[in-house]
Amino acid sequence: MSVLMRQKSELISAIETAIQAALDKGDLVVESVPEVGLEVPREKQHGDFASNIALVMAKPAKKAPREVAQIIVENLPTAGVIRDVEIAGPGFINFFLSNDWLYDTLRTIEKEGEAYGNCEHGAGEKVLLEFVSANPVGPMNVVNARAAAVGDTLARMMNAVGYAVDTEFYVNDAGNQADIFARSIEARYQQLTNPDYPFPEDGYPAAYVQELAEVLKKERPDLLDLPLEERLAFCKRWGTDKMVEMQKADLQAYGVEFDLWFRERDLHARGALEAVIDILRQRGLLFEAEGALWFKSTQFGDDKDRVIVKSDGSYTYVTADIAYHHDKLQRGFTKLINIWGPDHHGYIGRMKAAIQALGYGEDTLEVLILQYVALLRDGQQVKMSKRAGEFITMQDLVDEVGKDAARFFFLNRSPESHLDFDLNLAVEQSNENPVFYVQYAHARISSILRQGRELGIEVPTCSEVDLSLLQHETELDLLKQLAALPEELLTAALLREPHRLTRYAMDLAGLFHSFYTACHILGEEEQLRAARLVLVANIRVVLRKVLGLLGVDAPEQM
RNA sequence: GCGCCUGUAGCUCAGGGGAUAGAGCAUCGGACUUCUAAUCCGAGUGUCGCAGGUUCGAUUCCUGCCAGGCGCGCCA
Repeated sequence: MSVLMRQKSELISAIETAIQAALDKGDLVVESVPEVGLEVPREKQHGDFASNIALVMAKPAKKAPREVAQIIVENLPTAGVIRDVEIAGPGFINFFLSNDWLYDTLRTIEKEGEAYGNCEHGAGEKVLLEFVSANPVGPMNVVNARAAAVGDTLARMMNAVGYAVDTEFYVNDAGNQADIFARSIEARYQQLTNPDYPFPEDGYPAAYVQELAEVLKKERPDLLDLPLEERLAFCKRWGTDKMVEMQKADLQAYGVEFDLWFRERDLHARGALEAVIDILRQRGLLFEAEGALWFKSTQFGDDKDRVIVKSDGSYTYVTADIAYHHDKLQRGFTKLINIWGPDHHGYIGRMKAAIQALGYGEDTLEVLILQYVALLRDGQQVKMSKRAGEFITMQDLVDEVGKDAARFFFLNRSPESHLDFDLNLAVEQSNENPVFYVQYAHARISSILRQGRELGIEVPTCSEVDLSLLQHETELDLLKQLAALPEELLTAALLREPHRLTRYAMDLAGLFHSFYTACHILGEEEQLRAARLVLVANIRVVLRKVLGLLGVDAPEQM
C-alpha cells in the first residue's frame, strides 16, 4: 500500500472511530453510517486531506452539517499525526497533518526505484490489448498514430499495476482491400512495360503503389510468366508483407513494439473460420436466408443478425474477426481490450454478441472508441483523400513534430475527445510544447547531479540525511505530488485514461521548476544540501518512470 | 429516423454531486554576476450549449432540445 493510501486509511479509521464514539454517547443518531470519503483538496488552504462526511450525514442525523462536523471533530482521537482540524465551508472537515508521512514517500521511492507506483492490483490477469490494426495496404494515418500512443501507454500502465498485458496488431491481409491493393500493384507493374494497361477503377492511385511496382519489377522481373491468378496472389502476399514491414518500422520509430503481429491469412490457412462456424452451428446460432448464412447475433443484444457466409460462398469481415477473437480466448486471455476508431462503434454490438455466443461473458470484451483527429494548418482543416493519395501519414507527422511531442500531444487528451491537431502550433512552438517542459525538469536535475559529482558530492541515502530539513513550501508541494503517483497511476490504468499521466508529469515538472527557482542545492550548507539532493534525485526517478510510461525520452541534457 | 462522441476562458483542452471552475497557448508587466531563462513571479477574462428535473447543494447526475463530428452493408 502506498504511503498516501496508508495515511488516508489511517485518517478514515480515525473518523469512523469518532463517529462510533458519538453514536455510543448518543450525540449522533443514524440508522447506518455511510462510507467515509476522504480526498486531497484542490485548495491547499483546505488542508492535507478533507472529508465531506458531515455533509453526507447531515440529513440522516437530522442536524446541520456544521453541527455534525463539530460532533465528529470533538470525538476525534487527539494523538497521532493530526496537527490541526478545522470545520470549513458548508461543513467540510479539513485535516492538517504533520509532515512526517511525506518524508516516508522519499524512503519508498529510494527503495523501489522506477518500480515506485506499481502495484499488484491486476493480480496477473492475462489481458490482450489490440490496437492500430491498420490495413496493410498503405501507410498509417494520424488516427493510427493516436491509437498507437494510447494503446502502447495503456499497456505499459496496466502492466505497471499488475496485469499481464500482451499487445497485438491484427493484420487484415485477406480481405477485399488486400485484393484491390494486389490488383493495383499488378496493374502498375504491367504499365512499366505497357503504358496502356488499364488501372482498376477502384484501385489505389497513390504514388507508393507505383513505387512498390518498381521495386517488384527489380525483385521479380519474370512475374508476368505466372498466370494472372497466381500473379495476383503473389502481389497480395508480397505487397501486404511490404506494408507490414513499413508499418512495423514506423511504429518502432514511434516507440511502439507489439508482442505479436497477427495475420488474418493464417486464420484462413488453418481453417479457423470454418471451425468457429461449426461451433456456432452446433449451438444452433446460425440460419440460412436469402442464399447466405447468418449469425443470430440479435439473440445477444445486437441490432440485427449478421451475415457469416455471403451468398457467393465467401466470408464477411466479421467471420474472420470472430475466429480471431476465439483464438485470443483460446490462448487464455481473460480480458480482451480493443481500441477502435469511431467508424467502428457500430461494430461493438456484433462482436460482443459473438463473444457471448462462444460462451464468454459480455464484459470479456472491452472496446475503447477513439475519436477522430482533425489536422489544422493555417487555421484550415487539412482535407485528406486516400483515393487521391493526399493525406498526412503518421510518419509525416512524426517527422514534422518529433516522436516525443507527437506522443505527448495525443496522450494529453482524453481518448474520447475529438482532437484538433494544429500543425503550425506543433511545429512553430515546439519549444513551448509541454513535453519539453517536463523533459527540461529531468535535464535540470540531471545537470545538478552531474555537477555535484564533478565536485565530489554524491547523492546520499535517506538514512544518511535529515529529511525534516525539507520545509520549504515548494518542497512540501513536491513531496505531496510524489506521494500521489501510485493512486494516480492506478486510476489512470483502471479508467483507461493515459492523459492523467501527462497531467501528473506536467504538474510535477511545474512544482520542480518553482522549487528550482526558489531554492538552491549545491551551494547550500551540507545538511540541507544532502536532503535536497535526495529530494531531487527521487523526483528524477519519478519523472523518468512517468516519461517511460508515456514512451517519451528522458534526456540528461537539453 | 436510430446509435456513439463532443459542446467549459480569445484558441487548444482538463476537471467534476460540494468550498473562490482550472492548465497550456496567446496578450501585458517584472526576474539571469549564483546548480540550464526550453525557467520563474505577477495581471485579466467564463450564461460550464439551452430548458426542465432530482438534491441541503448541479457546471457535474437524469430527461428533452439545439449545434458539430461519426456510424447504421452479403465493405473492411
